[in-house]
Amino acid sequence: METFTRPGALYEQIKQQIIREIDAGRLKPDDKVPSETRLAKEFRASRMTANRALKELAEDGRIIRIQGVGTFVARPKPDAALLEIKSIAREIADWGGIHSCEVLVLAKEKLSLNIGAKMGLTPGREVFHSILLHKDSGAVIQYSERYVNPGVAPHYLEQDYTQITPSDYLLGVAPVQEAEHVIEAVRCPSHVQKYLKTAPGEPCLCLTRRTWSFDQVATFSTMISPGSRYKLKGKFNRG
Amino acid sequence: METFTRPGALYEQIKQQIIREIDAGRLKPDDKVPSETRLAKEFRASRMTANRALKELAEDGRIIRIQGVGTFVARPKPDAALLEIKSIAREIADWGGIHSCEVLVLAKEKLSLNIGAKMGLTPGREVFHSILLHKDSGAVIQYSERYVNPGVAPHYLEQDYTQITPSDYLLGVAPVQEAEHVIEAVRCPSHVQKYLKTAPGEPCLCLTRRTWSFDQVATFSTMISPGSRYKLKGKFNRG
DNA sequence: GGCTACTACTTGTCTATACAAGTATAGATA
DNA sequence: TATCTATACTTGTATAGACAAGTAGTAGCC
Repeated sequence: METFTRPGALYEQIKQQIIREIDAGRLKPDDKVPSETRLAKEFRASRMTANRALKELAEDGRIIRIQGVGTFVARPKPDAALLEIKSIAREIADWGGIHSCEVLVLAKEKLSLNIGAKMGLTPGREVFHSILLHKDSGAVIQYSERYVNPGVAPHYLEQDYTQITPSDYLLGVAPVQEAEHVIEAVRCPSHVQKYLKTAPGEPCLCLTRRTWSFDQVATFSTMISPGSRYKLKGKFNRG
Repeated sequence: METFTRPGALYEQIKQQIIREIDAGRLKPDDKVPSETRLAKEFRASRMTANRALKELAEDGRIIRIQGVGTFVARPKPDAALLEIKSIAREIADWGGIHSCEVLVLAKEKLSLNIGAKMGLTPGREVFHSILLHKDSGAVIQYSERYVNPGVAPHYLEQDYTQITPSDYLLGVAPVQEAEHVIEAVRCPSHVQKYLKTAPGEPCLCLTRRTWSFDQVATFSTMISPGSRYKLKGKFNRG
């Protein structure tokens, strides 16, 4: 997770320049990135500032640093995984959105509880909260709970989620820059069990997603579905 | 991903102490963590060193920092065992790269059973079969079983899968054109349970994958992992 | 009461410097 | 030729100090 980036920060400018060089192709994978000393001189910064820029880029996986040798542009990681996971996530998240699927809104409210911590917000700040049930042919197939940063989607609560899915709405108003998906198999939590009508301890798929927009946590959502399967088939787009 | 941490580093000692305090319960969620200045004094370090420790802990999500206010213990994630195993993600993406994982080959054989049906092969045709266990720090974290079309990878059985992952090998010899992933939460099957050492009925993540190559089913694989978390975080399409 | 100004404290950024530690290369040596 | 060595360059860690920026509380003022 990133701390706020003051846009004018010098180390940030250095980062941006290097990212630009990489994205523009002027710095190709395995190319050598200017050393800390060089960057410091170029930007009239101290070496520590250049160091911070490079260190953060390394954490982001854009470059690779080898002590005694230098800094090099990282080979683009095969993020097919990311795409696949995202697709699966989307499958799960949007399941039923397309197929005539009934949506029940259980909650739509403004909270000021301490969920803020999970979202990286100031504790005690207000947070939007919603709970939805997705039904398909009478059976509840998904329980989804969302916490939304009001700063990112001020009108989140005013939407009619029987018409548009929260994911769709949020994607429209808040350009997601970063996302984290956690997929896990869990025993159905008791507060969800009564809706899903599963047996106690029944395996459920739990997808937790956090998204960032403008360096803020935008949403924090949990989707729980009974252990049924989520299938994804498609062309393999690598490279 | 962390760079190597020189074990004796001072900022690392500060990190460890705070982690210990949190893990031991002496610092509870939302508790205030000593300020940079305080830590610096306590460890006879400079403020920058304390700063580095706190900044990295914040990146790891253990603490939350608020400018002008202070540093606070983050609320624990639902699953405290933050192993952050990425095996499934890695499987999907064939992040062949570096594994710290030990691999046990349980089976590597030629079968002629009727699994062919699932693969869309002529019944009775021969099929390669392998079972692997992935261990990490002593614990089995994944059971994976594969059926491979001999026509697509004739030398599948001759590989040393403690050296190269089946995914890596298969991708090298058989260009995958299409893939289907099914992800589901299941009760741990009994024949797998003895390896994973899970409780009976423990939720497990099950990933089933079929791949096609040259219009033939190339592989059919099942990967089962105890319900721990599979996390994937990354940027959205940023080039 | 309600407002402002001030203060104390916190984190965020930055500098200039220092030494440690890892690597590569050229040159000297055996 | 093969090996050691000095050197230059790199990143890693650490320091002491500085100012900026954000927050909370307090005191004083209207």
